[in-house]
Order: sequence, then C-alpha cells, then structure tokens
Amino acid sequence: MSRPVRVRFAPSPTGHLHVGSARTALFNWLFARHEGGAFVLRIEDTDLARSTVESERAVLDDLAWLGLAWDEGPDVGGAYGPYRQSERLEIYREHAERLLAEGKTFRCYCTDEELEEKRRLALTDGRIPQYDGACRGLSAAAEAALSSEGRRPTVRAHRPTRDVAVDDLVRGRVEFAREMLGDFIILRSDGRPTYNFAVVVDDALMEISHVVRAEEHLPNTMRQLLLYEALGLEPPSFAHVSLIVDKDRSKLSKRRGASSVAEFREQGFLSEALLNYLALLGWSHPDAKEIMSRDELVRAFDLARVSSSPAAFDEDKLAWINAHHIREEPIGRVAELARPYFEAEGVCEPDGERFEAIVDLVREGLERLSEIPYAAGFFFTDDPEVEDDARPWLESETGEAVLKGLLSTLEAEEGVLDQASVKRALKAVGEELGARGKDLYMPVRAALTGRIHGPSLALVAALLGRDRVLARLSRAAARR
RNA sequence: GGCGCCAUCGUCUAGCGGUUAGGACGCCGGCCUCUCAAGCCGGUAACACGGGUUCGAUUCCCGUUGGCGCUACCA
Repeated sequence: MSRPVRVRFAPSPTGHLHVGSARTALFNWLFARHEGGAFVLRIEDTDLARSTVESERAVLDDLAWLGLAWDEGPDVGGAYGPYRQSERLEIYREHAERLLAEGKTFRCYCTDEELEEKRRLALTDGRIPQYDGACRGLSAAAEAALSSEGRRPTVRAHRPTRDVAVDDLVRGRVEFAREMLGDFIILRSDGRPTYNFAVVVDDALMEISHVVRAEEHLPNTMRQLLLYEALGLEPPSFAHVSLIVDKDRSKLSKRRGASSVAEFREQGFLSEALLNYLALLGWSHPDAKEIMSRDELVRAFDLARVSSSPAAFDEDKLAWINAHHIREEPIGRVAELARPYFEAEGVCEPDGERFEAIVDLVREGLERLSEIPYAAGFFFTDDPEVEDDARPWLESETGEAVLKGLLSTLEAEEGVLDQASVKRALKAVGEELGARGKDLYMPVRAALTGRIHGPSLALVAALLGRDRVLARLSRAAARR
C-alpha cells in the first residue's frame, strides 16, 4: 500500500484561481513537500465550453505567485504527461474501449430528450430519477439499427452490485449504498470522457498516491472506486477537505468581497500572508502557532490535523496576518512589492534608499499594501493637504508659536537634520514656550504631514530632510 | 425527495471520557506614547437539542434540528 507520495492539483481553467481551490492546492503542496513527494499540476479542460487558455494562464500565474511550485505540469512537462486532459482524449478512449471489450461498460443510445422525459416521469411518480438500463444488453443488431438512425452512443459503466466504502483520511470510513447509483456515463456521445472517468484514468496513470480534494467530490468517490475496480487498478488514498464558506455560511461567492487569489494580490496581500491564512483555514499547528513562513508550514503540516468542518473566510484575520508579514518581511522585498501602488498613483521616485526608508517607516501601520500610497503620501508632495482634524493645531495660538519657534531654532542650526537634532530642537522650543506633549508635537505633525496620525515625528522629520521641514514649517506658520 | 458530510465563543480553532473548556481574530478597557499602529496586560463570548453508553460526557452511539454538498453527456 505504501508507494511514493505523488499528489496532484487538478483545476478547471474557467477563471481565476478561487481561494477555496488555492487552499486545496496548498494542502496538496504542503503534503507533498512535507513527505518529500511530487506535486503534479493537471489541467482538467474537458469542459470545452468553459475552459480557456487565458484561464489556464491565470491559474498557473496565481499558483506561481503563491509560491506553490509544481514538479510536473503542462508547462514543465514530466514523465506522466501530457498534463492537459484535452490532450489525453486518446488515452481515455483506449481505456473505455478496453472496458467495453471486457463487458464492463456498454453503449447507450438514449437521447437527451428520452432521458429527460424519463427523469421527469420518475420525479412526478416520486421515484428516484435514475437511468433505467434501457440499453443494457443490447444485441449487436439492435445497436446497428440504433446507430443507423444517426444516434451517437455514450458509454456507460454498470451500476454497483454492492455497497462501496472509502476510508477517507480526514473523514474516516464513508459508506455508499449501491442503490444510490445507476449506470453512469464515462464517455459522452462525442467521445470525450466525463469528469469521473478522466480523473480515474489520469490519477491511476500518473500514479497519484493521495487524492486531496474538496469535500464536494466525496460523492464522486463511489463512481471512481467502481472505475478503479473495473480497470483493475489500485485506488489512491483519499482525503476530502471541507469547503470554505462565506461569513453567512453559504458558498464563498464572487459577489460580496474578494474571492480570487488575484483580487487579494491586487489589494496588497503578500503571498505568504494569504498562504499562511489559508493554511489556518482547516488546519492548525500543534502548538497553536499562527504566523508561519512557507518553510514552517511545510515542516508542521499533517493531514491528520486537517479539520472536517467547513470554515468561514474571515478577511479581518487575513488582514491581521498580512500586517504581520508586511512588518516582518525584508524591507527590500516589501519596498519592491509596494512600488506598483505608488506607480499607479503617479507618485514620484518610488525607488532608491529614501524610498525604502519611507516604506520601512510607514509599513508599521499597514494591513494591505494598497494603503501605502496614502500612508506615505505626504513624503512625496511639496504641499501636503491639511486634513480637517489637523487644522485646529495649526490655527491655535500656541501652535503658531511652536511652529515659529521651531523654525527659527532649526534655521539657526547648521548641518544635517537627523532624529536627534529634531528632538533636541523640539525640546528647546518646548521649554522656551512652556509647551509639551500634544501642544508641542501636534502642530509640528500637522505642519509636516497635514495629519494628526503617523509614525514617530522625529523620524518623519529626519526622512523629510532639512529643506522640506523648513519649507513646511514656514508655510504653516504663515498660514494664519 | 434520496444519499452523504458537518455541528465548541460572532469568526478560525485546541480538546481525542474526568480541564476553572485553552489559544487566535474581532470587540471593549488599561499600560506605553507626540498621535496612529505595533507591543504588553486585562475583559467579553462557546460545547445546537433530546435520548442512550458510562461512576463520569464537549469528547463514544442513536435520533432531532440546522448548515452545506452531491443527485448532469459540469467539474
């Protein structure tokens, strides 16, 4: 039963990567890395109508952004390719052919309309709408006749003859009664495989050892187990991970709030933060550790600690985790990631040592990188806008005195303006005027930044530099 | 309707028969402080319900209720 660990993530390329899918991918990846196994990426694009190459690109990009590197896949190849189901049609056909020859499947010539009518009838009679086996055991002559009518057959696998059970790694033993399933289609009338058939053939041929996927696939497992048996192949282990739901317990929708990896990226969430948060949705560290790097996650991950109940996506907590990572990542990287937000705002010089220092100063208060142009805005303008709540500090009498006092003190002082010299000047002015605390600092803060909140004032002033500080002080002092 | 999965603070969770039911986010208060944030300290708040099993159930079993999923020639 023990074979090399090989897991796969098999998205349908029908849009951007959803956070739910991202978590499934993450669990697969963590499991593979933890076990030293292979992480395979397979594209399930048999649904021609919905699959697009742009979507495939988008999904690959999202995955790469998250840092979930795959060992085999459509773009990197591998020994078990091809990795796009649309390129494996011949493989499915061969296997279906074999099953047909072995009598394990049969051709069904029923049309959509006929099936639909039977379904409708069953429903009104209060019966379970299930395929009635009309084409089971058709003679060659009968098939020929149906075929000559121009009917294109599907291929169906026989209904189960007994109950089926799976020992799920996160759910334990789950049993499926034989009655719940009729003869099911494995090949459509146009020759394309259905999901359940393609998955089994692929997972088997790609020697997937563990199928870690969303809970919605649990009922499919019965069909798949049946197909493994029919094909004479050993099934993998299964682990069905619960769904991620909305605050109101419904399926996470695109409607309210962000739900795709791309959206979170645009809002300025670091990939390690999103990854970190997603890992905590349904899994927990044995020591309750919450802020973790990719490496720490890999080290600690264990399928046995994966929860079986659905989890609600909480953007507040994601933001909290993001704030941590923004503060703790190397400043060079954070500055790099922050740059596009400045560029989008058309702010000048998002580069260089000063830029990095500014990002370093303001990142303390950030939950999302997208907030950074505002947080650092006053550094990049000669005349920062004075916000309403800052105005009173500039208009008061003591405020004016402080500004003028500081201005002359600073003007009298030679050399560079650094943190220490600013503090020294502030102290001197305060003593002279008998002002301290807010009365001393707030007018200066308002004059330099236009706001009443922000990083430590001495640091702000030092970063602004002597010229800007003097200019802003004199302009503010003259305002009144 | 049938089948399945799930059920601890508002949310994410720990717990795997005996705990003052723990942690985290959020919220509230305090400390720190020029402000905000961070940090630190404290507070708020939960075992859905009913039966069993057991000396003892949050924990095991059954049922009820509720949520979700599947029930396609979608994945």
